[in-house]
Amino acid sequence: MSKKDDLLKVAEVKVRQGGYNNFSFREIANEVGIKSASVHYHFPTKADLGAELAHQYTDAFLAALGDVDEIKARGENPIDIYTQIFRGALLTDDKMCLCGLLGAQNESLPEKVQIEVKRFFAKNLTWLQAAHKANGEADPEYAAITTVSLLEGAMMISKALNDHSYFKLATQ
Amino acid sequence: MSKKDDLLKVAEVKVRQGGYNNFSFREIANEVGIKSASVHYHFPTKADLGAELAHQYTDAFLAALGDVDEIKARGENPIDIYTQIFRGALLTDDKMCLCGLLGAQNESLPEKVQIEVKRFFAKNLTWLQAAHKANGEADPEYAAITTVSLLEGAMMISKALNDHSYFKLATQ
DNA sequence: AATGGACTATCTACTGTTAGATAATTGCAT
DNA sequence: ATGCAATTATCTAACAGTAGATAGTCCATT
Repeated sequence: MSKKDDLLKVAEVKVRQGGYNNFSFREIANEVGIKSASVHYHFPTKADLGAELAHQYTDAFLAALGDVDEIKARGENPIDIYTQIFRGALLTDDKMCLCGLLGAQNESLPEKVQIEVKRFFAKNLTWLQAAHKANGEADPEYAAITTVSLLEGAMMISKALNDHSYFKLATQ
Repeated sequence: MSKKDDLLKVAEVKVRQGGYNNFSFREIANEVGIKSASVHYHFPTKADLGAELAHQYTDAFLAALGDVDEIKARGENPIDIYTQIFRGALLTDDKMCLCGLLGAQNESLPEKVQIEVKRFFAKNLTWLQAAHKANGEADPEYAAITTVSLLEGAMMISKALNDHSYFKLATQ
């Protein structure tokens, strides 16, 4: 794995712990074994790094979700799949959703990063609307926003109270 | 109003925009017209300021909620009241819930602040459980966590997409 | 006289960023 | 195959700005 990928990996952990200001070029450079100035070779500015981080996170998330039609074709409920991906993100890593945290602090972020965070939620809502429509929901738009809101909110509160059982209870 | 209250007020705005790292003693001192060193007179450390901010926010929030029994006594639904308080926080100030944002970045916060954020959500869940119980809900614990999760999540996503209509749709 | 609330001045540590240099590698034209 | 040029990935050194925090001083009110 390249240094660039290493940098994104260690930055992701820090952002998911404490947001955009929770990592510095020096810190992540130390952790991957290069100098902070060299980080600028891969990412001209911190905003560029943040934007690329959110973009790749979104792509990986969507890839993990898969295709609504395929899920339906094999007789599964896409909303269950969606919930399981969220559950895995919290229980496996014990970390917030990257774009959830960034979304909450949206107002203070560089525009480049804001755009990528918007992309995450826009794509999530589109996927969820298709899923609820495929499930025959009467109001797919309403169902989509409540699904993602409940999951992001339950994640936030489980982190705040440092107890995953709240997430489990909310998604039982 | 005292300088101390002024400091808390301007700090609150900044934290609700971008989290705990989104304000500095220098900034808030400038905004209230004193020097950054003088802020340490009122709050020995930044953690003390953050903790007091979250504590007062929680107290004000609970005061705004009022008493479940009184709400029921005048024939209103306490869950509707709760939802309206959240809606007001977002639509009036165009800002996240202070403890929601702090909760999401919990892992990176000083312990003093973490304790106050936990207090906020513990008190919210207690209030909501009483409210759902008073409403005759079959599973008040489940109803309480889903209520606050949905509202915090919808707030987060409305901020991320910079569009309050998502909050309105989720709470319609 | 004592206290509250501010001040000046300073400290150390860290922030993102830039400049300029270096070595290793790669691609192309001769 | 050799030689030139460009590219990649890193380095050292330094920059100006900001961070939270501390020590000591001043002055008005009590």
